[in-house]
Amino acid sequence: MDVRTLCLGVLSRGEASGYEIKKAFEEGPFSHFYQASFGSIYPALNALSTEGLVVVRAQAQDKRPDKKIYSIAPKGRNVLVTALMATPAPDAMRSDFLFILSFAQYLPPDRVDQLIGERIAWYREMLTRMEGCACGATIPPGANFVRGMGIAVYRAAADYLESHREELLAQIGEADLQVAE
Amino acid sequence: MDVRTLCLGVLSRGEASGYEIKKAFEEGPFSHFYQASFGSIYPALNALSTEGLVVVRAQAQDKRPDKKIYSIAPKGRNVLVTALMATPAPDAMRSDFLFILSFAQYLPPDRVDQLIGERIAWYREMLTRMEGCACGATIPPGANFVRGMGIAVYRAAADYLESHREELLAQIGEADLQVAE
DNA sequence: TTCTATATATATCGTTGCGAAATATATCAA
DNA sequence: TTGATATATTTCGCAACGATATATATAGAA
Repeated sequence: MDVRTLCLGVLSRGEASGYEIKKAFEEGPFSHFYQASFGSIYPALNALSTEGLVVVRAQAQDKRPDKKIYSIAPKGRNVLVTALMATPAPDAMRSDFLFILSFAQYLPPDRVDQLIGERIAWYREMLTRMEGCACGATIPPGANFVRGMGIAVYRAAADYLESHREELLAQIGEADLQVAE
Repeated sequence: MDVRTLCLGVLSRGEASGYEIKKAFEEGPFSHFYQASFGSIYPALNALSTEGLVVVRAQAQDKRPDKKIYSIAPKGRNVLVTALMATPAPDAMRSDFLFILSFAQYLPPDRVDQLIGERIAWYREMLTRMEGCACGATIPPGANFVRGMGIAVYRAAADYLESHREELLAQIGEADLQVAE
């Protein structure tokens, strides 16, 4: 799924500036399963605009760069739906956290404990934000489904970390003792 | 976490060729939270070799390109541990599946049902593979912890899809009726 | 039997996308 | 008043992906 399609998806929910599209991937409804950078969003919007898949409207602003507000064009909607019908690429996860933890035996137990603690706090914060949406009726059914899945997965992750934290710490503590012997 | 560090991590578990490192990210113990391509692994191994962080041993093979077997050098172990101590970058997930599903209202219900069905089957297959490892004692505690977390998360995802599939289908079916009116 | 797919094994290369900096200003807190 | 944070876009070097090329063996399908 390239950034062009991602932008069309965001714009299909309503007009937005490049900056606002970035926020949709940083904090908004897509944040837990996709991300995109300025360096890819702005060129993508330019290309989409050239191809007539979106239309731009420049909004002058006091002492700030003009805000360019993009809306999806009918042609853009067709292109989006075609892209949505294609076979999805396999999911890709990148977690420094899990990579680091898989080498826990090389790290000081305190550090491992700290990493897990911070991660649990992060998940709990995300869960509060995602649950406190209270917009059951207003968002489309698919978006609501996906949000629910995010919540279920984050909750499982946080629960796992909480219930296996001590076990891991005990195991690497033991190894430490063996080294000391 | 760059590919060089990723390679050092794999090699810290034992010597391997570039091809085998790729497999560790494709099917092996890192597959559910990291991936790397040939186009990044081979140049990374060359760089690591030049810097003396890994050592190469060429193994001649019958009618095949020489297999280059890499092992981590003591200097490489230090670099790895230093990298592991750095603050982890935030997790990044990329899921075409969830992106597509969040626009379920634009898709034929049959297609949505098919996508969910295939995804459940994929999760169940992964779970079978990950659970059927039966190597409780032989793998390091961190790796075992991370594997357990993967299982917990995949199980939660599969369960959510199974228990909310009908609900979503009913919701987009309703919308279809409204359009037909 | 022949064709196709898959597995082993590495190298290269065009293109995509990231991440950080540059630019400009307003607001809020320390 | 200094620094941080937010709005808003552009640009650019670099990292990494994904596909292709090369070479061969085996296993299964047609």
